[in-house]
Amino acid sequence: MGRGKIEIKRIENSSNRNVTYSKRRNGIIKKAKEITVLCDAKVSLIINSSTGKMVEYCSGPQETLLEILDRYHSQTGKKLWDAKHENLSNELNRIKKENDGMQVQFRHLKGEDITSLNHIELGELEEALENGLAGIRDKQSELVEMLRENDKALEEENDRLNYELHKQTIKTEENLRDMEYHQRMSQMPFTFMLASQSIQPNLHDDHDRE
Amino acid sequence: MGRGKIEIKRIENSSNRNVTYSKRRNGIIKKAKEITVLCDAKVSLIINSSTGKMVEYCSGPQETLLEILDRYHSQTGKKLWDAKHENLSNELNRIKKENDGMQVQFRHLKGEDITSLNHIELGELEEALENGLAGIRDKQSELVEMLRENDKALEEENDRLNYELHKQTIKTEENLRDMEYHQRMSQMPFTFMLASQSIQPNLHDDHDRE
DNA sequence: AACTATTTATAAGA
DNA sequence: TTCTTATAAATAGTT
Repeated sequence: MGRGKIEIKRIENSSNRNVTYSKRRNGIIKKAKEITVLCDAKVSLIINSSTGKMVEYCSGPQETLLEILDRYHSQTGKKLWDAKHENLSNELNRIKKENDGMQVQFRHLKGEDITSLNHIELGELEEALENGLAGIRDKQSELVEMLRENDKALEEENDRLNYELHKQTIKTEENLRDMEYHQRMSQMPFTFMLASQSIQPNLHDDHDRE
Repeated sequence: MGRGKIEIKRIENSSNRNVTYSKRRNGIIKKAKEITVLCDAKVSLIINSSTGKMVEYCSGPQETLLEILDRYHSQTGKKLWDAKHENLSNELNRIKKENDGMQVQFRHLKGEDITSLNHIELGELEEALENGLAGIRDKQSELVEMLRENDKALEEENDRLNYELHKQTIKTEENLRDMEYHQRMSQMPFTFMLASQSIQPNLHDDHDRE
């Protein structure tokens, strides 16, 4: 459709090729839009030029491409999202199951939903709980023991401190007494000081002499 | 491009719409193929009709679609299936965390790894375990009660059966005795039979007479 | 599904 | 690239 008929084969002249690419690319996109509107179709169209530039047309808003690819996936069975995806998916399912199982066990340990259990299972459950409880109680007695020891240590420390305090108090009182004494001394008249100074030595001297 | 010009808007007549869809769909695919050959382009084209049927054109072999989508992803930054990938990944992490949390709680309930717990947490755990144990034991006593009742019923039934059996045995013995008696009778000579018939009544008669 | 009058797309040229 | 235009191709309406 143009000035001359062309064969459908690679256009070797790169300039011509690019021109034709642009024109035809626009043409296809136009037609994609038209079929979208005219016929209620969903279209996803992605075109990469040989130089790597990309254009895209997608009927509807952005999610539509995902939607279309989803449908592509489900209808063709071809996996676009590769092994990695599938692995993730499988892993997720596995873990979800594990989770559910644990939740059931969990409820059992809490004593819920145990109607369905038989006698043996109940016994096992009881044992598990008793073990757990024993562990907890061991741990608690351990804690209590620790607290008690701590208590004891604190008490001893307390006693020691009280004793020290007492000693300090006594010393302080003595010091106070001494200070008062010296203060009183310093306020005495000189002669009285001399006299009082001679009194006590005399007591000893008396003994030695007598 | 046809007998008459048409407006680009939804074709209301569904039969016409389908015809036009088919024609234009083929046209677009043809053009997609042409641009692929003429211009070395990579094209991914997916079309869904309003009725949900899907057709696909992809230049090159199957991987090409992936390749094109890869390029789409890297060029637009829009995540297509990577969005899904990320969602899955997030979901997986969330569930893994939930799982780990449960496993820890689980071990705690079993009395393992409780070194890190403080006094309050230990108390809560103990309570939970006690509740669980209480539930289990309720359930077990219920079971025991049921068994006991069953036992009692069986015992009663047993007694009844024994009694019945006893009665049956006695009856059978009586029957046997009767049978033997009659048999013996039938084998006796007639005169002895008469004689023996007169013996016993005589014993009573004797008393009466004496 | 074929036909065909027209419209549309586009190849080549500018 | 864009515009022009002759012509090829696509297709709307008809059979």
